[in-house]
Amino acid sequence: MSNRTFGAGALRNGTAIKGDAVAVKQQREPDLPCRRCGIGEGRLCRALTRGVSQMSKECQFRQIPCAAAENEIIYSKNTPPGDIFAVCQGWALRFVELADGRRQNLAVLLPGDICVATLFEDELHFSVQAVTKLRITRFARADLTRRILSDAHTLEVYGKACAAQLRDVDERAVDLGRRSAEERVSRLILGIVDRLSGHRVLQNHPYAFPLLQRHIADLTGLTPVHVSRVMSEFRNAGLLRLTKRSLMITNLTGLEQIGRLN
Amino acid sequence: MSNRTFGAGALRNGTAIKGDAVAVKQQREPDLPCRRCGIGEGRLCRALTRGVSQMSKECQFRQIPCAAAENEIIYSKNTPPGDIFAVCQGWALRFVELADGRRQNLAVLLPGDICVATLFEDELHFSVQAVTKLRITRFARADLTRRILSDAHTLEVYGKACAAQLRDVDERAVDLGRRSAEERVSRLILGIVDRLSGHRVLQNHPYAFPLLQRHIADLTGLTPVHVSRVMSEFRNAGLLRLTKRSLMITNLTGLEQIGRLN
DNA sequence: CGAACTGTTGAGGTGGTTCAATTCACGTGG
DNA sequence: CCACGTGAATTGAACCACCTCAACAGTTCG
Repeated sequence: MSNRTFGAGALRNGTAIKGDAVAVKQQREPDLPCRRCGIGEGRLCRALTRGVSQMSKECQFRQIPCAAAENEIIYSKNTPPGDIFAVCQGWALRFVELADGRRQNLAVLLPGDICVATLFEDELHFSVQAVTKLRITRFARADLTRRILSDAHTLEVYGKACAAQLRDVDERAVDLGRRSAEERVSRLILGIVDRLSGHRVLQNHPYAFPLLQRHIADLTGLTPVHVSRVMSEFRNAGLLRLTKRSLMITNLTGLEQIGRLN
Repeated sequence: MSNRTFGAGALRNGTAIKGDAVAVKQQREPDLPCRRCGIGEGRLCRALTRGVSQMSKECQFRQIPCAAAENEIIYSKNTPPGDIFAVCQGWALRFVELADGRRQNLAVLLPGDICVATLFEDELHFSVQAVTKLRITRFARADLTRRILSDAHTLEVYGKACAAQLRDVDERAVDLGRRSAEERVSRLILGIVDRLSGHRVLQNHPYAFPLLQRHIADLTGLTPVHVSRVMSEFRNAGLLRLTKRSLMITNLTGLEQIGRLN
C-alpha cells in the first residue's frame, strides 16, 4: 500500500503542539510539520506547502499548527472563520445542528482534507468538530488567494478540491434521499475506508475507525438504534467486524453489493 | 421588485437560437446576448461577460448561446463536459439517476446559475435536464481559467459561486437527512422563490413555478403521491395556491414556520 | 464502586410508501 | 365539434422501513 493508514492514536513525531499558545510559538520554527507530512499528491495542503523554497518570499505560507481534543469544536458556524485549516492527523466531522437538537453530519474530514469551498465566505453555514484527538494546520486566507492567483497549478488543485467536496456531499444527498439504511451504512463505511486506504481497500485488514454509531447515525440520517441493528446485521452476515475502533472488512464484495457499488 | 421573475415561456428577444448549427453561427455576432441580460450583480456569468471591452484581446470570452427543449438532457454524466454553461432563461435540474431508476434531484438551476465547482473535472457525477424551454450560454473552460488567473475579482466571484453551490447542497442534505416531509417541501418552495424574487419574497404575488410534483418529489426524497398530500395540506391550510405553473404564497409566515425558517 | 457513555435488543408506533382507481387538463386527429 | 390518448394530480387502503421508548449489558474512568 502506498498510503499509510491513519495511525492509531500516537502522534508521529515529537513536535506535536498541545495548545494555542505553543502553536503561535511554533509558527516561527524553520522545519514546519508540513514538510515531513505524508499527505498524498494532489491534496491542496500539499500543493500549498511543498516547493515553497523555490518561490519568491511573498508566496511563502504562514502555517500555524494546532491541536484539538476529542469532540472539540474546531469551528462554530456563523462566526468569522479567519483562517483556513487542513486536517493533519485524526478525524473530524463537518456538521449542521438544528435549533431542536437534530444534527446532520455532512462530511468526514480525514488527514489532508480542507474545507476549501468556503475560502471567500465571511460566515460558514456549518460547524466542525473533532472526533479523535486532532492535529490541524491553519493557513491565512490571503496567502491562499495570493498563491492561487500566482500559480495555475494551485488554482487547478483548488478547483479539484472544490469539486471533490461537492461530489462528496452530492453523494451524501443521494444516499439520504434515495437509499435504504443498509445501502447508506455500507456506502459510508466503504467510502471512508476507500479514502483511508488510498483507494485500495483490503479485505481482512484492520483500519482505524474511530466513528461511534451516533456519528454514523448523524451521517446517514438514521437513529443510533437503527445503525446498531444494521451493523449487527452486517456483522452476523460475516461482512465486517468492528471492535475497539478498529474495522476489518471480512467480505468486501458482499459489502459492496449491499451498497450497489459493484 | 428589483429582479424580474422568470417570464412565462416567451423569449425576451428575437435572437433566440434554435439549434447547434445556428448557435455556432451566432458565435461571431458582435452584440452577444449577455450584454443585454438582466442577471444580477455578483453572478459569475455576469462577471465574465461584462467589462470585457476594457480587457485585452486574449481575455475576451467565446460565448455560445444555445437553446434546449423541455425535459431535454443538457449534460449527461460520465461524459467529457467540454464547455461550462450558464442558464440564461428557464429552469433546469441537476440530478443523479441510479441504475434501478431511483432519482435524486440535487439542485434547481435558475437564470444566472452555473455548475461551477466542476471547472477542473474531466467527468461529472451528475446530469442536467431542462425543466422548461431553456436558453443557455456556453463558455470555454480555458477562457474561464485564464480569466480567473488574470483577475482577482473573477477569482472571488468564482469562489463565492462554489461556496454557494456547496451551501445549497449542504442544505439539501440536512433536509433529506433530518427534516420531515412538510419541512422539506416548505423549505424547497421558499428557497426557490427567495432566489426568484431576489431575496424579497412577496405574499399574494404570482411567481412562475414550472416544477411538477414529481420534480419536487425527486428534490425532497419523497414520492409524488406524498408530495401531492403535502401540497394539498398546504393548500387547505391557506398557505399557498399553485395553478397553471404559477405559485402564489397566501400566508408567508405560516409557510416559513412550517419550514422552521422563522 | 458508581457514574457516564456506548451499544444491544425488544415491543409497539408512525411517517411515508406502494398499489390502484379516479379525475382533470391538454393536445391531436377525425 | 367531439373522441381519444397521455401525463399530472388526487384520494383511499394496506403495508413497511425506520423511529421511539425502554430496559439492560459492557466498558471506561474518576
